[in-house]
Amino acid sequence: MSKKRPGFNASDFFEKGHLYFLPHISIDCVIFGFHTGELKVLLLQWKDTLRWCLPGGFIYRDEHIEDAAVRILKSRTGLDNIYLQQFHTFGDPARDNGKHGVTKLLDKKSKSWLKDRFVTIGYWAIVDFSEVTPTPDEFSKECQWWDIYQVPQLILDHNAILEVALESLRRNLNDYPVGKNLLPEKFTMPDLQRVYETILSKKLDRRNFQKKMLSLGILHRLKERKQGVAHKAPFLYKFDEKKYQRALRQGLKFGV
Amino acid sequence: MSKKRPGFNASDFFEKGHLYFLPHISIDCVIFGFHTGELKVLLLQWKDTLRWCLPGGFIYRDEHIEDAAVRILKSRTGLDNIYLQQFHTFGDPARDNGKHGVTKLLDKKSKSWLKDRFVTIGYWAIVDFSEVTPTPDEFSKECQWWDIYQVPQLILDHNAILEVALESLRRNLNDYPVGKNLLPEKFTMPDLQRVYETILSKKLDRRNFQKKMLSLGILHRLKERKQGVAHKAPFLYKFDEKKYQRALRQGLKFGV
DNA sequence: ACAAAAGTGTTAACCGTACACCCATGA
DNA sequence: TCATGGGTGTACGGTTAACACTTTTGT
Repeated sequence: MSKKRPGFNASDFFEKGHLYFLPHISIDCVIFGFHTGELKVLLLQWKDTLRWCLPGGFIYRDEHIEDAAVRILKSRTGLDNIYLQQFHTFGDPARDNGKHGVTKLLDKKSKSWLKDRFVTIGYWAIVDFSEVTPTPDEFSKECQWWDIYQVPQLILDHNAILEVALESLRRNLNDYPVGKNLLPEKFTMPDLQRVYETILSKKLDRRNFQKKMLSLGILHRLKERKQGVAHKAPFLYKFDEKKYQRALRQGLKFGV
Repeated sequence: MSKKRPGFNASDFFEKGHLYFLPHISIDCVIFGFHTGELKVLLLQWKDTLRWCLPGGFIYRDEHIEDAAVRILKSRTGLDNIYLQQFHTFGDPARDNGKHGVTKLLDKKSKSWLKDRFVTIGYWAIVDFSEVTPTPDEFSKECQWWDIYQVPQLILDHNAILEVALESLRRNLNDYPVGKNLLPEKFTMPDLQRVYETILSKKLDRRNFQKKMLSLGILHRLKERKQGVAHKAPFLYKFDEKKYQRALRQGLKFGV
């Protein structure tokens, strides 16, 4: 699948990028993580305009779009092998990096493949926050987690893309047990509940949630309990890899 | 929204199309209809190779992709204002019209924008069979309805695209009452049930189905019954436009 | 009269929701 | 010991699924 790709310097990229990449098509990734009880999204900040945006990239001319999405994800997070989902393709002709003050780097260029209208394919991913190393690209100053409910104004239609991704993630909760990717290996039932509550942005009943989750038969309760907590210590759980995979194949209903 | 677009002859299209359309991006439409108890899909047959494919097209450089999909749909069916849904974007680098014997028309050309790899955005639509006028395009010999469960081998990955569209349509049944678009104005409850059974490809209980549909409160039973049928004549129904629209906004559950 | 298809009603099983009770722990 | 959070069980109500009965019509 993945393949050695040439490196670029900035000038090459602006002037010759179209020789390597498909023109007019981009990929934008909405990378979800979970930390301190909040749903987070990974954003990049442009060096020159200081404006924030979704991490994205382009597709090599001989590259599968899924592979491109994986590559982009890996380059921003260091992670491989994560849950990745295409959710929508955005094609307003006003999606144009040459305008809207995305970056001043393009102003100087009289002509660049980047100064045109782009159709972008949206992917979202859910990752384990603790394993991510946020990594800026060449044009960005920062790569940082933002609370999903506090993201600033982003470039172009990136706020709208984020909204659609979140809706898609919520719908997906019914078919896919999301905890596995967002939490560390060992976690407690309240941890898992927090994930669902944050994504759905509503309170769930503690007792019913536990029943539901356990009834899916994809969790394995460990002997140990969580250490150093106030009040009664909750059990630790792991996902039972075998049952988890089997459940996915059979299309269990994970909804809450 | 829609806009006057230039006409093309075949030669212009092959040699200068890229001046008007976005290169490397196409749209493919899976157009569903319903007739004689069968779910149908509209297919085109190439003049030269006689191979069948999904109706598709390209995106003008200043055109919204949704508008392009509507335009393509209208040109093959004559219909405007129909239920259209983007469901997936396909990006295997092997999607290449220049190979795979799609058409011999490209063989002669040493170079054409069409002889390259294409990323295609998939849309499906559900339409009233009786109102459609299947219309071939310039390169196709036939435009014809096919039983969904009997489609021939199609070009490129079009069979796979069709499969994904069908899955998406099935999932969508829960959120969208599909009968309105697939049936004529007046229809019977058994007609409606046939639609659901065909799409889901499974038998439903006649009595429970009726109860469920009526409980949604979006149907209006007419005084008249169906004419000239063997056995007991079923009632005719219409969709109650006002209640139907309200239900859509409120996100009723239409599942069966 | 009978078979086939349609309209109506009843019942049991299932599932989501609400909530009561008990246990463990730190302040 | 008390407040807080966690684990377990029960009871209610709505929805779904299964199935019985009656009505209509052509042969």
